[in-house]
Amino acid sequence: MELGLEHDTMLAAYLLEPQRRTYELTELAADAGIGLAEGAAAKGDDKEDDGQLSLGEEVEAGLDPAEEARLVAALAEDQAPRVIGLGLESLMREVELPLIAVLAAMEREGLRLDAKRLAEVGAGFGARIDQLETEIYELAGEEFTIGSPQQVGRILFEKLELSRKRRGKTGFSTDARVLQQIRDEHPIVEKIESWRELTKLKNTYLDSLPDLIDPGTGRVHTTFNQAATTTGRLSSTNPNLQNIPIRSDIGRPVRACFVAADGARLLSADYSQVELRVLAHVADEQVLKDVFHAGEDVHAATAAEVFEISPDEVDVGQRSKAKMVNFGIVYGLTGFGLADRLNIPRKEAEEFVARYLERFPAVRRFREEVVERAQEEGYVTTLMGRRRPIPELRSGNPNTRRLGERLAVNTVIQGTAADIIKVAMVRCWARLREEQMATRLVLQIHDELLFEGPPEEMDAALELVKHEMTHAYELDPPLEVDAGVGTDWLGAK
DNA sequence: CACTAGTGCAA
DNA sequence: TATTGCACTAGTG
Repeated sequence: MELGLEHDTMLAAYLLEPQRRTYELTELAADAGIGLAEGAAAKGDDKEDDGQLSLGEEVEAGLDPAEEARLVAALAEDQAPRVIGLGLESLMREVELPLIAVLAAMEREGLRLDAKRLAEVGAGFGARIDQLETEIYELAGEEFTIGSPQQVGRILFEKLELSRKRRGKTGFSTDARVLQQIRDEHPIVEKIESWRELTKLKNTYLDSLPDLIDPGTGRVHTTFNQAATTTGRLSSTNPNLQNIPIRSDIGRPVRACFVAADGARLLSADYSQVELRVLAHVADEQVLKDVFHAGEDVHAATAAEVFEISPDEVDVGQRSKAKMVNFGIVYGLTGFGLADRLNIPRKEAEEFVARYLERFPAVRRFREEVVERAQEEGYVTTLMGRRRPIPELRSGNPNTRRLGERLAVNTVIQGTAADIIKVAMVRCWARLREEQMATRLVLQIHDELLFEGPPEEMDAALELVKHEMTHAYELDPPLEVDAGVGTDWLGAK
């Protein structure tokens, strides 16, 4: 979190143009019609390391502080009326600006990593990886670089002549879905799958995270980027703590390495089905609302609707398909995409989608209305007024236009969920402070907040957090929050 | 060292 | 031909 005078200006620019990832000083100044571009360029002509200097780097490159202050003030003068004119003032003043202090505090707080446990898990993975390598070379009849998709493709598709599925720019794909499809054709495939999973986890997490432990605090301190995404979500870097494994049995031990300080506890609180609740709300879909009001399992209920059976007749396969459909709806699915993921004929998948839209007619209307509006206005907005321009809808390329349709629908849902949790963060943080509690917010993972604090505070903290998150925004159906406490991140969930 | 492609982790 | 990110490795220039 680079704090400083420039941060508000950067945020304003981000709200005005969420498409643009970096706000290079001269570009901003030029947009604002401020004639400082030559001055800045003249002073800051050191070789850029990434081709696009950030404001902070530009200052380091030689802009003097007084000049920077004048520039930022001039930019603010330009941006403030634009922010207000676009109806973004309350989002700016009540959400994004207050969030800055919260994010800074979270980064400063950091999170403890159990380096010993990390090393133990890593050693176990390393032994298994060595064993798999030997077996893979044996089955291949030669040694090759297993980490090279190109060489894996050569072995599988040329030497062993296994079925070729999708192709990419350079050759046939060897990704996880392809390997899963040809698993039964040769014993080497399963071993490559395992090798990939283990090396992924070892390289990305087990071997890298220890280097990022701050020797001063003994904890890892991520950087949250408040202006990185097109939808309003946060992002996390160096390390990215928003993609720590949890889904697979192999990955879960990695998450267990994130622990509370000695004698402390972690509290994890996550929104239950927040995006589908947002969808039910914004689409005003009564059937979906009823499901949430009744506290039913939304995927099972969707399966019952789509397959026209009673909820207690839904089997695990049907529920899993309905779950894919629900995810897909949020992403703007097509019959083709669903067929690809469910591995079923396109016709059948299209029937699924059609059946879903019949059963949830307001969802269909919502999708149509959002797209229509986006075509007319050129942008979409979230519940709190955040906007994203959708230039893709004006493209001459039909594929790009269809992409625009999906972006329009998804941005309203994903962006609204992002608005909501940002409000919850600001409120949780303020309440914990008001109550003079020792519990601290340490991470945000899109629909989850992770806190750390003394065990004796956990009951109160859990109630406080649940309340603030649930009431961050009044939806119909209401928001629901699941929460748990543990000594490590896995155990808290 | 910078860059792209492929891959895969999360929500 | 389902959304948003970040980061790793191999390969190339």
